[in-house]
Amino acid sequence: MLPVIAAAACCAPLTREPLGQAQADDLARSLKAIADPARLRLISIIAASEGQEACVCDLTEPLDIGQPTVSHHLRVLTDAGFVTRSKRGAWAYYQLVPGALDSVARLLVTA
Amino acid sequence: MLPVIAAAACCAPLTREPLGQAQADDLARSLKAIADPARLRLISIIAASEGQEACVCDLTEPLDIGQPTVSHHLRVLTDAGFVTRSKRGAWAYYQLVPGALDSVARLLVTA
DNA sequence: CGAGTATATCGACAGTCGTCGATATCCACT
DNA sequence: AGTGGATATCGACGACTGTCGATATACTCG
Repeated sequence: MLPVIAAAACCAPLTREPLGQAQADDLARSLKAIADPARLRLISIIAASEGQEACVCDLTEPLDIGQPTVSHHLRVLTDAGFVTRSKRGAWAYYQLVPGALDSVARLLVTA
Repeated sequence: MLPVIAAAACCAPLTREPLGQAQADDLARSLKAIADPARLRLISIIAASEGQEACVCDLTEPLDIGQPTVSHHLRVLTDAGFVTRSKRGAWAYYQLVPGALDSVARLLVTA
């Protein structure tokens, strides 16, 4: 999937001029990726962590959902380009992609 | 449904501190409302119109989807608090709620 | 190597969503 | 009143999504 930053870098705020079909599709895909309570909480926990990076082992418990589900949500966020995964030993760490959320926010703001 | 502005006015950017379940639910609901290509295009057309207001009759044709579907999307946007409806004569006009998109964008931005 | 732990993938299931055709409602005009 | 146009609602259908349990994979430590 096209990462957020590439998808968002292209165009002016959507309140400026009518969006084309392709641009609308791209932005919708990015928004869908974060339009879920569990994923928003994952993002916020990761963002508030040291170096904006968190171990999966610290993400499973506070959300009160199963481990496979957490893994699924992290995959959606990764595919959309909001976080990146890096495995160190037995543990997996997810880190926020700098500017990813901002590039989406920039498109929404009323110019 | 709780309108965007009320839902978003409450809290700090989600990259600052972990989101609670209720706040995550609210923000996710607002994001879901705009996480659709057709609705994004509707918003962008309305926003680019005179007075940030557009007649439904001008919204049906450019999107290449049926009239009931357009009506449905406008309802979702209205329920979520992004636009308001006003009927004048036989025509219905939808106007952007000032600051609605911005209040969502503010929550996403990396502080 | 073998046991244990961490994470991802798979398959299934219920619930939600986008779309449509048909129909209802409301308004303007004759 | 009656006709025609504009918009909303209804009911249905297929597609997608979030969740789970079971299982696979990969790594660590004895």
